[in-house]
Amino acid sequence: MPRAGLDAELVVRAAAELADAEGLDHLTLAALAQRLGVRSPSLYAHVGGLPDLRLRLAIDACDGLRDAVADAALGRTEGDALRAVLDAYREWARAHPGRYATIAHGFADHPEAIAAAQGVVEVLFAVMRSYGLEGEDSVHGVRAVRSAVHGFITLQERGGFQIPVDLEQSWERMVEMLDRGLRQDR
Amino acid sequence: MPRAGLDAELVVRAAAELADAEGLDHLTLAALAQRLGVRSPSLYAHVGGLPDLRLRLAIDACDGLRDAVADAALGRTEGDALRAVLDAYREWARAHPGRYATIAHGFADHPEAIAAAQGVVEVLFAVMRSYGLEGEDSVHGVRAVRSAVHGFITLQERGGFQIPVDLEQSWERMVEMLDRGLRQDR
DNA sequence: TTGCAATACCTAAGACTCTTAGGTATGTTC
DNA sequence: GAACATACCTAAGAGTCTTAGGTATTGCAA
Repeated sequence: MPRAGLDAELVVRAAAELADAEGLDHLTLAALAQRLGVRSPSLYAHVGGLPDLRLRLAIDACDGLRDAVADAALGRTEGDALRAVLDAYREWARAHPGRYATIAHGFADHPEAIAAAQGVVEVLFAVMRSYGLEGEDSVHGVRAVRSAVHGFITLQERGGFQIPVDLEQSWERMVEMLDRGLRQDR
Repeated sequence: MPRAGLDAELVVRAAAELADAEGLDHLTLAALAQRLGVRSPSLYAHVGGLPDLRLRLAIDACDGLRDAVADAALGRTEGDALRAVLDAYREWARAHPGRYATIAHGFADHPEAIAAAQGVVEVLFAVMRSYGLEGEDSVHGVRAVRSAVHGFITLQERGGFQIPVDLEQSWERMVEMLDRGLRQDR
């Protein structure tokens, strides 16, 4: 029988695709192994088990999200930067629901995961600086922005917005509200 | 052997306490049965299984949260109402993390769960009316408020705010930002 | 009080998880 | 070509939820 030729990176990538396609709940070692053409115990040669796999997935997801928002922030300032970054954030989460769910799950005790999440936050701090916000003001600003965006995304994703009013308009108005709020805070 | 004397309400209440104490992840029929002094198959006489239990828990949680925020809204308007309602929202979630997680999990397909969640939303609409917001404006306002609050709560709960800057101040400033935003929207 | 009906609870068993232990065979390196 | 590293395997155990079917308790009715 030929080998599948797996390594940790390949396993994590397949897990990411499976989670995005089927939902994080359906990411099981059994399903992942079947997708990769091996038996589930074989995966333990590459990852430390399901918790370790989800941790790696979360780190990978943070890196992907950071790349997306950092790219959007390039060459922009203030409201322009905020809009571009938040749109990119939301679009990335929409395109990668399983990965995004691993971020939202949280690994507040794991240094590497904290560092990966910090990568996203640093882009937001750059946006705050372009507003002229520094020190604690910028921390409050980042927290408000993250809360609003993360809340909107998760509420939308789980079907929390039921009233038939255009969601895109709600999103735009929320981003505008954040923009005005940040201007007034400085 | 004497009977435990369970019924559906008692089972759901015990499940809520278990979820709040140990986390929603640790709410298993096995653990719940042990807590109640019965074997896990016995629970099927009272609830339809684990998914049904979580659904009932979510509905129960929405009702509890709605009571808390409705109470806070009584006799208040505008910023006064907003602050009281959002503080009560956050406090309820902090006191009942397991129950709150069941809400956040989402049951967008189940009519009864949607109706229960709507109860909370209606309190927010009352607050919007006190700001003078009607129609689509009020929908956008409710969505922005829910997003910010839900995002803040979940980010805090999972340890997403790592920078050593006072969280309470961040919360207050976010609520103030929402207040200013709603004033300017009308 | 006695008998019957409802049902609360049980054990047994199956299908599904993750995970560990230990064996086999493939690929690589000397 | 031989030895070694390791990718993958099977087997097995401890969990999970869930269904099927049996027992015994409870409450109601005669």
